[in-house]
Amino acid sequence: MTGTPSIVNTEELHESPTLALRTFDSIKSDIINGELAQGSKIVESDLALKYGISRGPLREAIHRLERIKLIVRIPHAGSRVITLDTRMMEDIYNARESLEGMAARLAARLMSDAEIESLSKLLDQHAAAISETDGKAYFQREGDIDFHYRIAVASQNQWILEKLNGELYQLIRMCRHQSGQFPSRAQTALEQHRQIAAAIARRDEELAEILMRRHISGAWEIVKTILEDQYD
Amino acid sequence: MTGTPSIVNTEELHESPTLALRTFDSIKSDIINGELAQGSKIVESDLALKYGISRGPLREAIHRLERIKLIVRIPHAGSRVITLDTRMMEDIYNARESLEGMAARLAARLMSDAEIESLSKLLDQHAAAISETDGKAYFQREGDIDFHYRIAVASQNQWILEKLNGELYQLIRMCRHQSGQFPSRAQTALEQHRQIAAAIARRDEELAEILMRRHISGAWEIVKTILEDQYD
DNA sequence: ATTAAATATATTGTTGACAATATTGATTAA
DNA sequence: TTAATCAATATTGTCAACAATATATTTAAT
Repeated sequence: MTGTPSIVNTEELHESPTLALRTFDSIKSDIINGELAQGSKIVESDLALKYGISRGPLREAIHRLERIKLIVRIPHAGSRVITLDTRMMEDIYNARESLEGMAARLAARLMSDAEIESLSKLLDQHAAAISETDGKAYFQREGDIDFHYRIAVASQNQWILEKLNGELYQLIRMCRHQSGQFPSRAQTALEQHRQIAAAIARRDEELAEILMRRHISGAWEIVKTILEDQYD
Repeated sequence: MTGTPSIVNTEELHESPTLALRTFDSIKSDIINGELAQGSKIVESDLALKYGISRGPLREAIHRLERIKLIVRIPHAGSRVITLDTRMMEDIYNARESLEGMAARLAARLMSDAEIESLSKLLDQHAAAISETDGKAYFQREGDIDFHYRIAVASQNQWILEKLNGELYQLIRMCRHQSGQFPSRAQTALEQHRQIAAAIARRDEELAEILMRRHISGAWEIVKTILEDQYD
């Protein structure tokens, strides 16, 4: 249980110092959890009332949500909650594949021995969690994100980390939530994670990148069929 | 001259319908051109006065600039123009390498024959421009960006296109401007562009990606030495 | 003289009112 | 009945004043 803590909702840990940021977090959760339905219209005065603030900071919150693609905005015409579709998710997964591939490469180059050790321990925990709570897909999924987040941090590339953690993972969480949990795949994923970690430990940049990309494009294949069944 | 037009300053072409967006464009230019110095403090009331608007829309403009990393912002403490350093540019180029590599792969898969033809014509123009205006580094550089922009568009990946065009290219332009033009390298770059275009025409996704990544990491090696001479 | 506390100033965060634009519904002409 | 025009309404954009927070300055104590 030591080492880097889980980063589920890192953003909400220390109360934001500003109304706009707190409201941003609230609305973000509400969108990801589906309490604000996909495609629904956002009316500033209504939301301001609902969250008990004035339109100023609410506007800032909306802009931030637009930034991470949870809301679509058109000047003078208002904003709507995003509508996830297969095409957009494909974009997300392709971007993720290339970015995380690079992150894995950089991690293999830059990760300290202590970090590598800690990463290995994390995977042991996951293995334990899988055999115990066989079926608790939620924890497995957040465990999965933990692994990927560690790689992103270890890459020491701020830009990539920010895009993955601030944007892409949010959209994937939302998609997962609204598609009623993807099938577990926990065992397969864990094995792949172990291989990636091993490549990093060997400082094999090339292999780490390839395995990470294969891991993600494999995940996409699964998600894709689910989405196609759902929407088409 | 037909086909996709040059996209230098696309954003400014049709006057934005809102004060905030117009001001965003103005400040963006001023930062990229160095009229607002790196690291300088941004005081909202001062800038509002300077650009002749109130603090409301100015604030929105600042948030947008924060979004594309031209401004750094700390709650309650204000904002400053970003300070480019070698480390940040390395992050940018690494992200760019992976994203554009993926874009080239997707382009090889999705580009229409007409687009491929048009891309080839673009490179002919560049060849002509190089032999004529041998030394006019500015046009060569914008030509370079044109090429990369076309690949990004052809990838049909909105997320990648947006990040490249809206964020990474801006920072690279700024870096280039403030480093007093990088050495031309025009001939080498053109040859590499031709190889990439050829791979795309052959629908060789693998090769297109590899060549694009090599092209960009090569560019970074050059930029890196320049920056290190400059800052260290 | 140096540090700490307290005060004053500057700057950002928030609010409610007003202006500009878009959307909706009603009215009229074909 | 349908299409087009106009008025009415709703919604976003902009502004200026006020509140909360941080920064700078002064004062007091050691």
